[in-house]
Amino acid sequence: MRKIDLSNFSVARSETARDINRRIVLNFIRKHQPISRAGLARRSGMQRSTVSSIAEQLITERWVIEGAVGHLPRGRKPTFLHLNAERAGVIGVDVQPTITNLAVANMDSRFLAQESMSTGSDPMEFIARLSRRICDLIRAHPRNSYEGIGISVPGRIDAASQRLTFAPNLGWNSLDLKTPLEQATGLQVELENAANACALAEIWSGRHGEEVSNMVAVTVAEGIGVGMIMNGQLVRGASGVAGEFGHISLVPNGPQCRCGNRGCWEVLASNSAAMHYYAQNSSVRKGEVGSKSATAPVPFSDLLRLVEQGDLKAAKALDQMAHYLGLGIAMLVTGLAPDAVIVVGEVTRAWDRVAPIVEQAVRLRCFTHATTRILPTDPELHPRLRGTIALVLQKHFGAPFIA
Amino acid sequence: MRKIDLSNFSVARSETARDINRRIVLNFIRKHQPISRAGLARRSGMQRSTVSSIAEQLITERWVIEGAVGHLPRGRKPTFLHLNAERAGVIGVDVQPTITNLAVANMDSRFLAQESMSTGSDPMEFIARLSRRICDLIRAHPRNSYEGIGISVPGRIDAASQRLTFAPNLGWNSLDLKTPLEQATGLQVELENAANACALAEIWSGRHGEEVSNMVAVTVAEGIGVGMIMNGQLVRGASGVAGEFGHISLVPNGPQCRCGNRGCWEVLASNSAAMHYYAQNSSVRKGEVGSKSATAPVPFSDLLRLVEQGDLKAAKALDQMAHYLGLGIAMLVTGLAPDAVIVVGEVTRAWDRVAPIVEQAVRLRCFTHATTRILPTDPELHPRLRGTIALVLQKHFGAPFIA
DNA sequence: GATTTTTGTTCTGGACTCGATCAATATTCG
DNA sequence: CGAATATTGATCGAGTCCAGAACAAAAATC
Repeated sequence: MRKIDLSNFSVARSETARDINRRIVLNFIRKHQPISRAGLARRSGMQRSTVSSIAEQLITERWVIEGAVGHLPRGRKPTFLHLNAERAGVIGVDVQPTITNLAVANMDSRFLAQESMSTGSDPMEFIARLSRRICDLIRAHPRNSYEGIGISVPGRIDAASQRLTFAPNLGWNSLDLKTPLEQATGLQVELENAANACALAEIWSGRHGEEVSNMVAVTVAEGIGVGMIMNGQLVRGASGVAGEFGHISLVPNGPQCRCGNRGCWEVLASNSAAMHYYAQNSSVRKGEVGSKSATAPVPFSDLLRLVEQGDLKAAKALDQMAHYLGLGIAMLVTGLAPDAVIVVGEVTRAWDRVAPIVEQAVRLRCFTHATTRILPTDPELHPRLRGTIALVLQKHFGAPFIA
Repeated sequence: MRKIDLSNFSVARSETARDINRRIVLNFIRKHQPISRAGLARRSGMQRSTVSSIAEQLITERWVIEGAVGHLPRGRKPTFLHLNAERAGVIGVDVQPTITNLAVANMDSRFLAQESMSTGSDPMEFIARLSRRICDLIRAHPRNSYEGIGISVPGRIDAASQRLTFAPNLGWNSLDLKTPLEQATGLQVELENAANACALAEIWSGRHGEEVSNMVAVTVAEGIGVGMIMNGQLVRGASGVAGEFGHISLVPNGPQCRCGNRGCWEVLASNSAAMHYYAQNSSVRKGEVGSKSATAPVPFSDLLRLVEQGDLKAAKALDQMAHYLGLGIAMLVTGLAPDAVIVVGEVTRAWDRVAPIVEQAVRLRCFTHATTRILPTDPELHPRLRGTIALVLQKHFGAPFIA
């Protein structure tokens, strides 16, 4: 039961009931397509007449299309309804410290195109370049219309101003990405923290059951980000900074973190941590990866390759990272009791090796044998980019804003 | 934006709009009483006619009563509307390991009576005794009707079965409190974890601004419990076990905890922890609190009194507890970024001494200078009992269950 | 005393859901 | 082969509710 926010609410008007039921129908079509009007009425509990009226509306608004007729053992043949995947396109942008990925997707979240560009260090130059790339993408993939642009960033978005605040990995502070991009493209821009976007993508993806409404996404890269979905809803916290579990100290007097503390989870379990462990281990006996190891650390992708090739020192570094990853996840499981923890990042490429270590750490620490499942995301499916698409689509498929 | 749960939703019917607007009006009256119909229309944005219709309904249902007429510089005098505090009574029960507190409250959460009883160790005997006490209370305080019974327990409630699962401090496992009490009293029983109930009471109390919709309550007693309100809504997590931050290890290889881990927050910062610190400190030089210190520890209330009397060893023990309390709160602030952290427990009696230590620990650990305020609750106001009342009242004042 | 201002009620029109009815369509049974 | 049955989808009337206009009541001001 939610408290009604008297400073930000919406009164019910005569059209409110339709808005609510429309969204319910749209979600049923999305989830159970192809489905007939009668099937929708059965599943939703509405009258067939109501469903017909809503369906007519959705069809004229091109959200839904009538497809083939079905076959039944007896009675009139049903007309199936589908989501109109071609209704409009969506642009997704995943900004990461070195590389920025772009995608065009359909209304059914299927990618039509995907490209990358360097991020660079100058934010203004980046915005200009990104605007051009988006316009080029739209020109190259003409759709009936475009629904909007979803952008995920490794930082925090202030709720009120929609500015990017606090993005240490990018080095950009208090940057307005939204306004210039909206002006350049004429499309609405949705900004969100990358971990939050990943969590959104997971809850909207449909690969979890309907009963999963508490979920935590953990993005592991240079740092560790956490996105939380509680009661089916993203938790942003005051000024949008909820989820900085990466900066909780797991080991007092552990290694120094950029945040000023010591032994933070992300110092112990991020990609950078594994690279550091490897450098430490191999500094005793040099030569394995050349003399670079002392100055420039081995990139994490190289470390994963070494593990695959049977390099024991690399494996040990990865195991160490996995152990701390597990300790942090155990903290999330204990504190938040989500239905699932989703892990996003290159580390999932070695999940066969990492999973047992993570799960052991969680078992060790979590006395409540919660039903939490720990699931890797497939990097080939670009979970971060999926998140950006979900960012735009949830507007239409989410629950109505009421009371 | 929330995802619509297709396995548990509610279609909009013709009466849904009224339900929504009724709740909005009721909340405005609760918050801004006395207020006229015209004032409600202005504040809510509804038409005066709509407000009048809703007001009529609320008056016939005895939720609201018409009060005095107001005075304006010109125009017709407004008739003020009030919440009808006498509409029905609410019973609140706060079960703690040794003592159980009961209260009768009005619809405006004001206590009419308050008593205590011992909890005892036999759950069946406890239920029988509690039923009798509740029936006696109702007889002693006749109201038009009783709305229900709210019960807070130091344990977890399974969402599906509504049974008490996991209550280590009570030693009761998988107990059905709800059914026998409902049968004995004929009233509906709402069960909730104590920390969750305290969080609810705070969000409904009105002492925080309307914009506060992310809040964490920390109950400090034998253990430490955490109740989370995110997006204006209680977070229960999978199987209702969210909030066990008390069992997150802050100090690896710290003191052993009942949960099997070492250095858990609650081993370091609970009342028991302070008592332990005191026993340790004074074991070097015995005699201050008698020879008992080695066997039976000094009760926490005695320790607080000693601090007040200027006992340095007791003060040191309390400071140590406060430091770890702060470290744990820092974890919550970093991870959840709530608008406020509410501290509940006897420790707030020494808040003048404790607060600076807690705040220093938070400042030290939280690099995001989040706007989180750390607030003690006044033990005289019985925050736990207030929670039990809120448990029952939120049904009527909460947002409608839609989509 | 007329005008203005504000409150609260009444009434009409429009949006929407519900439930009943009906036409269309296909299968099964006598 | 025709009647009965089952199922889908459209149509229509009744009921609920909100929006907005009109109106009555009440008080101050011009």
